[in-house]
Amino acid sequence: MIASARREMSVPAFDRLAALGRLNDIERLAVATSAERTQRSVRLRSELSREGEPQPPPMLVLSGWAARVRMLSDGRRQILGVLLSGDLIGIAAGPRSFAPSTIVALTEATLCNMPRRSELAPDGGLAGAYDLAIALDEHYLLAQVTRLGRLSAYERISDFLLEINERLKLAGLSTANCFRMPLTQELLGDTLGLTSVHVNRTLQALRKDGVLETSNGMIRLHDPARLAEMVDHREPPARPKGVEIARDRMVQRKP
Amino acid sequence: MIASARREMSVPAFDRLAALGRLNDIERLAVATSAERTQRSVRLRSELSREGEPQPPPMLVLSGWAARVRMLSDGRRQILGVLLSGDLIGIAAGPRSFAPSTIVALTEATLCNMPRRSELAPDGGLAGAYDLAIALDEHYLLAQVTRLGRLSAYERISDFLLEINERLKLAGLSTANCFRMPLTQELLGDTLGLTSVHVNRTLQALRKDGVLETSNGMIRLHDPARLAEMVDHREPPARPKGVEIARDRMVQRKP
DNA sequence: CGCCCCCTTGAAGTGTGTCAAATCGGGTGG
DNA sequence: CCACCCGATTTGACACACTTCAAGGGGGCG
Repeated sequence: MIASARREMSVPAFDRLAALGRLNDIERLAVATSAERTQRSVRLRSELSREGEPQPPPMLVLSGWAARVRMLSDGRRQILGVLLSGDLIGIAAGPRSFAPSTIVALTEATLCNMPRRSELAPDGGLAGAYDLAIALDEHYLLAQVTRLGRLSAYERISDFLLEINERLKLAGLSTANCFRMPLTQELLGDTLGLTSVHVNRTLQALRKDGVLETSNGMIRLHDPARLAEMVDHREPPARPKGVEIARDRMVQRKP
Repeated sequence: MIASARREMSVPAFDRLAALGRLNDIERLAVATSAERTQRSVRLRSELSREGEPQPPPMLVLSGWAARVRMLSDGRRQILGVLLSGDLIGIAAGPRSFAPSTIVALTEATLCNMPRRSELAPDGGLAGAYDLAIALDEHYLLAQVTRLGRLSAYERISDFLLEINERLKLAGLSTANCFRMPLTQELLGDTLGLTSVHVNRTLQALRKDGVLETSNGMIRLHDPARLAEMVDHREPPARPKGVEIARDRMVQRKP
């Protein structure tokens, strides 16, 4: 059991969870065994929750991408936000509420159940991780509003990719600012309020400007710090404790 | 004391708070006395919290309008969301976090402090009200993302005004779909990702189409149900308990 | 091989932004 | 009571970022 817990704790989702709060051994074990028991994989495009229906129990994304999405009656689609390895789903609201948005898997993904916030020891590391996860969620939602309201297409894509890079880094899924990007250009457009055609042309501009590089589903950002400066990108103010560690790792790998 | 509590409970903000959860007498009294002690009014444009600085204690808006706002370095401004009478500020995150956004008063406003969520009886009506307030907050933030990402200017303004009408109705501040709208056209533009010039022209179109009517700071929506249908507006799925009551009131007034 | 999905490209259209100036309306002081 | 001022609203002419429509190309996979 301990061995399996250790093994589980090495997957990206657990790395990120551990980065959000100092879990003690009991919590680690509880999460790992719960994950083991309830872990399941879901297919591309399957729905993890549906807007307006009762909120499913809290979940943790172990791998893959998912998205909170809203459809309009005439077929327009808006992706409200993306969910990556280590992201928690449905932890903010109380138990009796309805799911605020439909969530669909953008890739094949694996998930597991998590305890409700009310079931946690109030001062434990896991409760702290939940709190931080909620704060991050809000931060990224506000970032999304700002992107859509006030940034140009060029800035929106830049800012979004900076965010993805920064979030994946926390899970150890982006190294040297290079990461897998499974979103099609159409999905990117639905996320950023653009058409796929314009996403395409803007990506070309970004490549020409030396901002990024793409090759079969991977993206490399050439100079995230400079780009962040250019588009006025903001990192979350509440730094999870693991960020510095992640940076150290980066330094060791590319000195 | 009881008398003062009763008096306090008749203000719009308390109406709305009571609509979110069934407060018992002890809670009513606690809120009322806390409000009495900590109530203060703030001037136009004063900041209630500042992005990145430590989160101030939870607050309740007693009257007036405020906005969560983000400024870009080149002067662009995005209003992330507006706060109305009865809205709670800073109740979602844990105690130790940073304010996720700057909040400024859009009018003169009055506020009071509220207990932290962790200080409440877990199963009390007030805790339920907090949960509902958090859920509503998220709902309206998601609505904002959808507006900015996928709606035209005409639809954005319509959808936003439907939202304001629906929220003010909960506080009893909109009757017969007529309410005070203190936002200038420039502020409206900053909320909806538009310029004030285009807001102006779009409002003219809405007036010409018979959608709404404006007169010295008031707005009247002529047929909210039809308009909601037109722009695919969604009401929050988690209906607070007071909504039906509010509707009954409306019916009694305009049979 | 052929299908399907995704990416790419071109040409033309339009919703919204920009710039600039005029008008309105409420407050304030002479 | 008028003169002035200031912020907000309104209007016009023009520019452009992004969309629309349509077609072609490439790669994986049954």
